[in-house]
Amino acid sequence: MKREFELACLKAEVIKAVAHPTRLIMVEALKDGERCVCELNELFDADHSTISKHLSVLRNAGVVSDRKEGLKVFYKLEVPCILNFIGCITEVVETKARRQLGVVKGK
Amino acid sequence: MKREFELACLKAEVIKAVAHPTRLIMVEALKDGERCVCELNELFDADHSTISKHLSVLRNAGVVSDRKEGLKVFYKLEVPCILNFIGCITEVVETKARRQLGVVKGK
DNA sequence: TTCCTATGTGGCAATATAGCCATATACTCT
DNA sequence: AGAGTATATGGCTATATTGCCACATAGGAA
Repeated sequence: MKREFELACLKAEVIKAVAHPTRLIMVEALKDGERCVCELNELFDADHSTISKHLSVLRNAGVVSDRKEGLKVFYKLEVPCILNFIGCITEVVETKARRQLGVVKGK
Repeated sequence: MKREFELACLKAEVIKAVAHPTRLIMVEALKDGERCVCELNELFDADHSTISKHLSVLRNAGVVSDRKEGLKVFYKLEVPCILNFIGCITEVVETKARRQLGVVKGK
C-alpha cells in the first residue's frame, strides 16, 4: 500500500510533465520526429528561457531525449504512447464541451 | 495557433486532474467498476476531506462521475482509455528506473 | 426531533509551479 | 582571440496546488 503509493508518485511525476499546455503542444510537435529548440521556440510567444525550462521538465521526466548537433539541440519523443493518451484526453474534452453546451446534460 | 493553445489548455486541465499519486490510485481503483467514497477513503491515510477534494478534481475534469445512493456516493470512471495511458506511463517509469540504475546509461 | 454516519466545503499555511530577466555556457565563424 | 548564435540556468515574484482542521449538509435510524 505504501509501496503502491510510491509507484504512483513516480507515475504522477511523468504525467505532471505533460500536464501543461505548452509541453503538450511540444509533445505533439514531436510526433513526426525530432525538432530543434529553435523550431519549438517558434511555436510559442514565451521567452526562450521558458521554453528551455519546459523542455528540461519533459527531459527529466523521461518523456523526451535530446541530442546536440553543433549549436543546435534536437529533442525527440521517447514515449510515443503518450500520443494515444492525448487522443484519449481530446475525447474527454470534446465530451465535456458537448455536455456543457447542454446537448447531453447528464442523461 | 492561439486556438491550438486554448485547446491544449483544456487538455492540460484533464491531464492535471490525474497528475497526482492519490488521484492516480483512485482512477486505478475504479477500473473494475464504481466504488463509494467510503471504500476509496480506506485506500489512503489522508483526511476524508482531502479525499473528497481529490474526487471533486477528477469529477470537474470529467474523468469520473458520481451517483448518490442513500448516504453513500459512488464514483465511476468515465474515461477508461486513461487506464491505457497509465500503462504507458508505467513503462516510462520502468525505463527510467533501469536507466538510472546504469543498466542502459545513454547507449 | 435528535443522533449518527457519509460526504462536501471554506479557510488557511506550506509548498510547488510558471514565466520573466539577466547571466552563463557552448559552439561556430572570422 | 573576439563576436555572434543557440541553448541552459539562477534568481525572483506571482500564482496554483495541497492537505489539514473546522464546519456544513444530507440522508437514515431511533
